[in-house]
Amino acid sequence: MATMHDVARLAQVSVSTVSYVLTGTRPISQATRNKVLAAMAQLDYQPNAMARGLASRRSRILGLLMPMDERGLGATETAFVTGAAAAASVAGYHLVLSPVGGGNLDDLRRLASQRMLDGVVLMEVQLADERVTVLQEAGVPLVLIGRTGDTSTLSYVDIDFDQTVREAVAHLVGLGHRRIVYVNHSAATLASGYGPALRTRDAFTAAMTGHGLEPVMIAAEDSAAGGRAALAAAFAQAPELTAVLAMNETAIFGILGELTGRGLSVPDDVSVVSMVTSPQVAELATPALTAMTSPGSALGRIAIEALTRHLDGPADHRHQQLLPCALEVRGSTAAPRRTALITPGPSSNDGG
Amino acid sequence: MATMHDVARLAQVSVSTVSYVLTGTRPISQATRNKVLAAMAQLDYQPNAMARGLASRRSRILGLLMPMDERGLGATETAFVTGAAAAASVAGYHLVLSPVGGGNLDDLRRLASQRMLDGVVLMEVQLADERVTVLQEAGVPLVLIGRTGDTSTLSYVDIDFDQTVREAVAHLVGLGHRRIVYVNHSAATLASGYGPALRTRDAFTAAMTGHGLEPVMIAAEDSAAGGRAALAAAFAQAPELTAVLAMNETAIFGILGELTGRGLSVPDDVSVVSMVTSPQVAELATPALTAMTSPGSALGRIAIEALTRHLDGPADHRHQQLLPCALEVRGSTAAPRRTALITPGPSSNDGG
DNA sequence: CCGCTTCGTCGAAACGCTTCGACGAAGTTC
DNA sequence: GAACTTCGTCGAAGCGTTTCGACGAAGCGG
Repeated sequence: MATMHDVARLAQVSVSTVSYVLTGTRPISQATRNKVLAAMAQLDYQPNAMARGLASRRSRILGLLMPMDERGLGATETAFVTGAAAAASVAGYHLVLSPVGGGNLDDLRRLASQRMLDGVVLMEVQLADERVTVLQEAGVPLVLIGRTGDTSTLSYVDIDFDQTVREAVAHLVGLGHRRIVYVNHSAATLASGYGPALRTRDAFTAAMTGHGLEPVMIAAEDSAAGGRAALAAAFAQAPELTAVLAMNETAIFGILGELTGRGLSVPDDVSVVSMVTSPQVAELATPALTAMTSPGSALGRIAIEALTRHLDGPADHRHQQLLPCALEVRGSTAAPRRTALITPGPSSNDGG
Repeated sequence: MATMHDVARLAQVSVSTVSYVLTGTRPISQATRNKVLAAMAQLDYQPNAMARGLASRRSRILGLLMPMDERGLGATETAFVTGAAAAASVAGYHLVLSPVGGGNLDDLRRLASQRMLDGVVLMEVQLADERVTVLQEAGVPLVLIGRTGDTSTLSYVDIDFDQTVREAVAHLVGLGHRRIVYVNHSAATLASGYGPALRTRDAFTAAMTGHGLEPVMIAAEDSAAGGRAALAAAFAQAPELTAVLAMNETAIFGILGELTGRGLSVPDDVSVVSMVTSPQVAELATPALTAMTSPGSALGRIAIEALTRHLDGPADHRHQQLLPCALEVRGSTAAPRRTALITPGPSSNDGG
């Protein structure tokens, strides 16, 4: 393995000159540059990452910290990762995926203190997330995918849940639906302070109320069985429901199965909208799901771009951005079969 | 950030003594060790990863090289990753996920030559995979998940496709099925030399022939639409089919949808078995899929363990292991409704 | 044409660790 | 008890870069 010394000797220049050619830190004449470049090519020289990292105090490695619990990554999270990896590569960084969950803060502290990571993107952020504190204390530059409760000092990229829910509800209401049930993540997830679950809950309440409709929300475990149970609960609470809105890529298949099992057809009897869903997953269902398509890879890409800009440029502070999900109408939504039969919700604010 | 010098000064020992306490390379008396440990704790000392890497010429970073094309990771690949990450963490290594596809061999060569990776696990291996050559030339220790054509010099962990297919076919034949169609990956994937697709094709042919049955294989694109098309093609080639075997987590949902669309019920009219599938995905379908459950995270774990053993221990050569998929019977398989009506295949070797 | 920048290059000192050789002190062997 | 080991520790030499200060050689204003 050739080193800088070898290159310098072959090109008949000093080691530092080779370094300047490589990094562009100081001007080098074209003639010298060419000699050095030729020597590098001839020796098939690659700079040693560790030495470079030690001397420059920058590893050019970025961390993507993700929970990776039991079930692994859904299509949406996967899209974050691929987007982030691509953007990191473009910016000349490597991307380390670290399965640092919420539990092992000590592992995280160790990782952060080892100076191996120039910066970090944090996924699946809770409203109160200790990992943020740990990383800030360790002085590691940080961008969130998601948001904590107080975002005043942080950079983040997140989905615009408010607008996403509003659009989804508007789509259904526009088709004539009045009894719409929202299937959220599990009660435990809500209780743990998981932002998306809480924000969509509030947004749904606001959107429905805005249309003069009663918001009904059901919490569902992230599984097909959870979806089935949730649908049963939904019918118990709102027997005349004609539409289901869900943000639970896994549960939604249980919902569809249970619907079929009850002899109800989608979308004729019940319309279904899946929020924050990838097209690939939406197409898996029969009929294909009308969905609010998550900005997936864009989120990862933007997070990395914000991070690298902060690291490379000097003072680029606080990138805060919300990305909407795009409504993609497929086969799972239609006008309700029997609009006339629907009893209006308790708040009938028609005619003022 | 405290350095080793700080620790040494505080503990009143030399720097090398601190290093020996840390690495255990040489014996250190209990008394000295305690002094050093106390100093470390007091200063909240963490060794600098770059300096350590430079001096020891080992980064303690492992690479997991995966294609990460358009569609991202399925549940099965995700399981590889989580298994690998966990095992790496246990062995005291970090795991870098690199989206180095088949195309950019130069990127791979650069990555390998930077001496940033102590070793590498290669996923989605083709029968003839240039990445293997590149890594071997760069002298990077290597373990495959999957197999190349010639495995004589390589370490690998792979699924035992032969046994998996044999078991799946046996399950269906045991239920009384005679006309079984195998839905494989796409023709392009087969042509590219993707091991699993080729091996299952051959194993299916062997298994069916062994039962005196005619093997019918259809290639399907990895999408719901591909599954639909494949089922149509299957019925065209074998109108009396009573069972579908598939190794295509995405297409299988299209197959189920198309079956329903044709008014055929699963499993009464057609049984469906999904091979190399995670339980989570199998449960998403209605009815839940009888599947050959992929050893998922075990594959990733074993690959990393083999790699770290090779790196840490001196001469532990060539770990080669095949893991079977386990049959898990769910709701998508049953005895065929009308066994009697089935025309026997061309080779009716009953009664010999 | 004298003093001043700017340009292009060099040598050497870090960066924070591992590892090698050395060396007293203590323990073993015959 | 002389000759060896082994144990525990130290000092110093790297590991392969980056980066800082220095220094001739040009270029330039007055």
